[in-house]
Amino acid sequence: MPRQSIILTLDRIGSPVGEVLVATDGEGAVRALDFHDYEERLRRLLRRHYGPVELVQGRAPEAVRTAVEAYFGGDLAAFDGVVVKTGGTVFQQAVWAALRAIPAGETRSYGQLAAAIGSPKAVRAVGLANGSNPVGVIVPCHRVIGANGTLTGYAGGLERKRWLLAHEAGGRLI
Amino acid sequence: MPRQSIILTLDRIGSPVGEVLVATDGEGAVRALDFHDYEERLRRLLRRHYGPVELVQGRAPEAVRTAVEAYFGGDLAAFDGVVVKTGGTVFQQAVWAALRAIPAGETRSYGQLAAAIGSPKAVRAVGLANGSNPVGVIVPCHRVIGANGTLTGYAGGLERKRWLLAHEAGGRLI
DNA sequence: CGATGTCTCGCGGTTTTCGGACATCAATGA
DNA sequence: TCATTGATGTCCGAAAACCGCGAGACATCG
Repeated sequence: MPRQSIILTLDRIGSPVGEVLVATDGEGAVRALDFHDYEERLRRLLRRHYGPVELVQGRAPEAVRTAVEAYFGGDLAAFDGVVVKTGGTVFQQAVWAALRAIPAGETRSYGQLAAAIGSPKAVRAVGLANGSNPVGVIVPCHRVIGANGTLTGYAGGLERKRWLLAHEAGGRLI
Repeated sequence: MPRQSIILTLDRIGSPVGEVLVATDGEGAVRALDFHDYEERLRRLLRRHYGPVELVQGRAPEAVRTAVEAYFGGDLAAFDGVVVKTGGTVFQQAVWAALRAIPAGETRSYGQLAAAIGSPKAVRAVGLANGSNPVGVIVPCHRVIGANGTLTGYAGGLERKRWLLAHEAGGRLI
């Protein structure tokens, strides 16, 4: 069911774990964020939620660029003011909202997250929703780990998940 | 994939074969036309092609209203200048375009139509596409009949198909 | 013989249905 | 200790069903 395609700006920002792709809309809200080697995935997720998407290379709003650089530089609260906007089902929206409520430096298990949104048994569903989060890092899906402490999975690669958690732990062991 | 719903204006115009429903968009193009007793079908087809649709009661552009009244009054060329806009697959678009090329007063068989769009064997598929034409009467799906001359089917009811063809034959037998 | 009718089968898009797969986890039973 | 199972939301691909047909094979009937 084709509707006219939505147009987003795609910017690239350097980071210690590789270049980061950021897609922002006309109002400066972040619609997607992923690592450079997963550009295909980023496009797919956008298409899934919005239909045909046109990504034009360009510069994200300074506020967004600054926040990304600050975060990777160590300012873990840098994303607090950044506006993200997503499509997705009601369930997914709930999961992603719950993710943003996890403070940097802490983690939750998939079960805890499921309980937090009122569906304590929808544990695997939370995993799925997590995995189809279009806005990586800012919506911190990397802060969700297995009940027994293993990292389980991460769309950007477990290496990066480990790095992000260590970065947020600020030297403390995780 | 929920996008914000498209908004169309729904008007009702009297005709000798019952009230006619016309959905037009903001630019005055006709997006759907059907008979009053098939409103459900009209909504379904719109939804299929555009996703969620909001129909607000209102007046269609005068040009459209005039054309509809003129056609039923006997001016068979009244629709020539009317702009229609449809969704649908490539195949459906091809079929619907071919339909508009059939002059009033003439008919084609499903096979002829299939041949006209270059898929001589897609005969039943043409029937299907015909049956899911959202813009009745203006896109004259009623001008397609069986190879042996029988009327076969019509979404608005065979009675109306018969009436329309007689109307267009202008007194000649059909 | 010809006109007519009924049946059967193949045709080709589109829509629907269905069955997995999954970034889990707690409880069960061997 | 370890494999199994059930609960849950979503996506995706494959397969099946659906038809506004049409041509050909036969039967029937004056």
